[in-house]
Amino acid sequence: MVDQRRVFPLNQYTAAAGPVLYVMAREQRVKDNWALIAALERANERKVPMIVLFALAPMFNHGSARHNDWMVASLQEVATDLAALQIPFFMMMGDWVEVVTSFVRNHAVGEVVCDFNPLEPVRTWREKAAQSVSVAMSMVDARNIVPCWEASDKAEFAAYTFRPRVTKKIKEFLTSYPTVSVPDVLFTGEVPTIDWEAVRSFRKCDYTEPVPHRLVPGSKAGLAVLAEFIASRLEGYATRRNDPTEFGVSDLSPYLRWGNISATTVAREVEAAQAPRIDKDAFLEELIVRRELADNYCYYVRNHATVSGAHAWAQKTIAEHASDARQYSYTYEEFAHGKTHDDLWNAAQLQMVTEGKMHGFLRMYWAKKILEWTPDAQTAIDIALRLNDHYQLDGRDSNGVTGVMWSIAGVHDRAWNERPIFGKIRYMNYAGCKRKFDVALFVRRYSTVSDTTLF
DNA sequence: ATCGGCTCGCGCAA
DNA sequence: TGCGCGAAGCCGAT
Repeated sequence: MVDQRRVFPLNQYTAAAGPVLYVMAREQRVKDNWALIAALERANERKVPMIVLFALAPMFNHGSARHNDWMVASLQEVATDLAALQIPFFMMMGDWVEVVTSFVRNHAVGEVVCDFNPLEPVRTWREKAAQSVSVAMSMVDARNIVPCWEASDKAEFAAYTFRPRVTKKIKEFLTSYPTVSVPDVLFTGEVPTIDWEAVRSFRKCDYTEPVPHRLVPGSKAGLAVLAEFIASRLEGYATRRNDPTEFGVSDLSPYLRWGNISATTVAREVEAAQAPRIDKDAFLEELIVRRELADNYCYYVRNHATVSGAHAWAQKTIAEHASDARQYSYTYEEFAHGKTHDDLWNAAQLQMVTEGKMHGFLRMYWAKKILEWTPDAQTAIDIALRLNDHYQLDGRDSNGVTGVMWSIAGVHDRAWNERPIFGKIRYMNYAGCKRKFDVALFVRRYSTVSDTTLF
């Protein structure tokens, strides 16, 4: 049974007689998905069929070919897994609100369930659709272990104010998932065969750019990465994760980003594993507190990608240093191609371009240098997010937004001592990186990446 | 190698 | 009202 605190009503209508529709968006998985489970429970209760719809809108934000490929592969697996449960899967392309609204009308849907996403444009689409249909529509937080609106009812000041709230409720929500079985009442209408080539070519993106191959998309692959992480990298995670020259990270962020795997599943398996407490705690802190804090920020601060979303002290210090002289200034293209004067920065950028994933520690250094080498903080946020959202497989999600805002605008951070350009925003530099890891070794790994083969 | 100061404000103890 | 301490640091003193 789905905890009803996970379910958030989006309009005041009541459920009508027709089938229950789950509009899948952020959570691209069949296993361990509370939104899908909620829809199925309601269908079985009311003795009506259940339908899953994916409304594919034209490419938005700064998405790229690598995102398109990951998404299509994920959805093909979803189609297979739904077929095994005899649940119909509709794949429709066009304007999101129009597709959902007309689908509800054409199939005489009695109730709509969505999954939760705090980001634009999906958020506004969801709100518009809820007003356009005339049946009950709700969203289910199938992403966060503690539902976003249950963890806190406001934008949290920092991790230390958010942590106790999550800790207090984690036991109630870190529960096991029921096994999903074939619905009581089967859908008897017509379900069009999905033309996957048409799906793949619907979103316009540049396929001359490289598509990283190291990670395999989808739920099965994600669970395999999880098993491998627990078996070979969880022990020692606390000390190795911040060294970019080591392979000490989980590699799970793209799978969590696309909803291929559930954070609850990950947390339960890590908790059950045989590994030192210090390593489990370090991983769970990132998986739960910091990841869910990112959704908290994006959900409660609607202008989350602008300087106006930052703390008052941060806005003040950014304004005071707006006209500080910048020693270096680069364009988006110079950043994208890794053409700065800083070999570590360039190597981090090329890691992101070639592998679709920049090491977590370097993401902070990388973003802070963009603040240092652009005319103003808002330009830095725009460029950092555009690069993040184009090249990172886990881009276009709340973690990327919050990470960039932490680095450039002090979101969830404290004030530090005054210096040029940064003001009181925490500063990071090359010397600090050299103190922590072998910078030269990291730089050497990406020194052979050729510009002509990449762009 | 290690320590304290930098600097702001939340949240809790009192 | 006072006080401890924080999303992963830097820097200079010892």
